[in-house]
Amino acid sequence: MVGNTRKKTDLNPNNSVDCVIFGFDFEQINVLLIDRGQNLGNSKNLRALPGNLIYEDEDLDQAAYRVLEELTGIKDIYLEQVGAFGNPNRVNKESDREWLKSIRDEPNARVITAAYYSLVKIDDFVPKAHSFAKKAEWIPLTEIEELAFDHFEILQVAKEKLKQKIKIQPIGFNLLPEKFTLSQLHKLYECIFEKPLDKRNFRRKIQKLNILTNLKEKQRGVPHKPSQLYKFNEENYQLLTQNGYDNFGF
Amino acid sequence: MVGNTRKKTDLNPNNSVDCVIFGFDFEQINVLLIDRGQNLGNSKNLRALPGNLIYEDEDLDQAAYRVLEELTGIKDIYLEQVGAFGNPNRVNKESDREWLKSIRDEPNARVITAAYYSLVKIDDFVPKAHSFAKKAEWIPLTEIEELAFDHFEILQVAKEKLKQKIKIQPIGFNLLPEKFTLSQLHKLYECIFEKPLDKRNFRRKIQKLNILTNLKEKQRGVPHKPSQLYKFNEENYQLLTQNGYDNFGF
DNA sequence: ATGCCAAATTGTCTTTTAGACACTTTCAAA
DNA sequence: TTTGAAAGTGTCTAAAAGACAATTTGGCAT
Repeated sequence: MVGNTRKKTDLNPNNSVDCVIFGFDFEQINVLLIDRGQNLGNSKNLRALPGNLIYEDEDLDQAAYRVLEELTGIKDIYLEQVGAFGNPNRVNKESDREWLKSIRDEPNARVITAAYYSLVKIDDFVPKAHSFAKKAEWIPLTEIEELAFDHFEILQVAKEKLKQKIKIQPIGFNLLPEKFTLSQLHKLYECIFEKPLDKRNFRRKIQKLNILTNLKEKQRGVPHKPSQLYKFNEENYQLLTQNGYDNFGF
Repeated sequence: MVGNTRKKTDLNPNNSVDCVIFGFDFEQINVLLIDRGQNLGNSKNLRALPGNLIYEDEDLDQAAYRVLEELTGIKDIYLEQVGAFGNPNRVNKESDREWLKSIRDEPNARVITAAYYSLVKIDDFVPKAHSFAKKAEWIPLTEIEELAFDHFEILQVAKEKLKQKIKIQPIGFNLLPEKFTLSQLHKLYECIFEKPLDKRNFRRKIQKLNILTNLKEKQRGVPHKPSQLYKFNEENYQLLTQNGYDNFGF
């Protein structure tokens, strides 16, 4: 059964996926959030993570890829599970219930969600709101203080998983364009670890890993000394990890 | 609503928890598995992880604690989520289906499971089979080659999570008795990392952390030089981690 | 009492890694 | 041509990791 032939009644009313989509704009980490456009009563209009119910016959991972693509158009990206979130009250905030009633066949069902996080190149993607999302926007991580459902909690756990993961696997390249500068990479690591890293020590360590290819190309049009451009060297990375190396942390 | 007042019809037929319970016998890591006692047809009698459906109004974490206690009697232990497993075919092996029919009201329901792992002191606990488990036994990790459902896959992921986690947090003490020797701790780390660790370097590192208290007591009755006994020093560990220290790996 | 076995215990040297630290270079724009 | 702004670069020190072997101490057999 493929996407187009599925009907709303093929949805599993009790299980969903939610996606924490991180993007990097060379200044800070952003998260893609949807705005549900509520103007109801006195409840706050909280933003939410993109997510939706899964189909009855659908694998969780596949559901995450599908929902992500349906809500944002993004596909073929790095996706990793955060975990399952199943507090029986996680969908019981009054402001969330009103909204659920407007979009779900069984708005009162208990929903257990599997959360995923993904890392995308922010320039590859201009968020467009689809289906029940009234808006889809990149919001700086530092400005997010409250979200719908238990999405704020999910976000915190996702951040933590990202921090851990990037110490083991250089997944950060997923947040950067094909060609990037060492300064951009440096800034990215500082944002993820939420602490400053010495420029020279950072460069020394990352270059020693030998997983960057210097493209011998210079940045153009910047009002200062132009930077060398690099790309991620997938082959050298494979060689490195084949031997069990996993110290990419800072 | 508490456990005793719940009825079988309060179960959520689509969501379960499964527990990977690791135990250490000073020689190797063992996993607690149940035997479903099948003698049906020509299908194999595969062992399974202890697990069961959750209640409709029950938190996932609480469900894991409950199921673990119901099936094994173990409580108040370290428990950590592995993740959600939701392949739509995960309960479709023929040998599993027969068994499900005998214990579930809705044996054909798709079941998404949240897996947890836990670490227990093997001596504190003699497995007893409860409810649908015909046997409950400690099986050496190295001897496990196939399990019911997708439990083998869950086990692999749990092992990996354990390896990662113990690099960040000294959770290994949960697998040892109150009083233990450095050799026992050494052997435990070797089992978890599945590689030999130099004895002197291991001792140097673990002692430097200052999270062990030497009990000034000697092992008795061993036919060789008796070892000092140590216990885990919770307070010093707290002091250490308060300052962000997280390098417990080897 | 003596000797033996088995595991516990201990330290040094070398190599690698982490961390602190400041000046020069290069381009664009004024 | 001057200036501003970020790029790029090296050394020294301290800490950690890794390799490596002899001695000690109890129980047990003789």
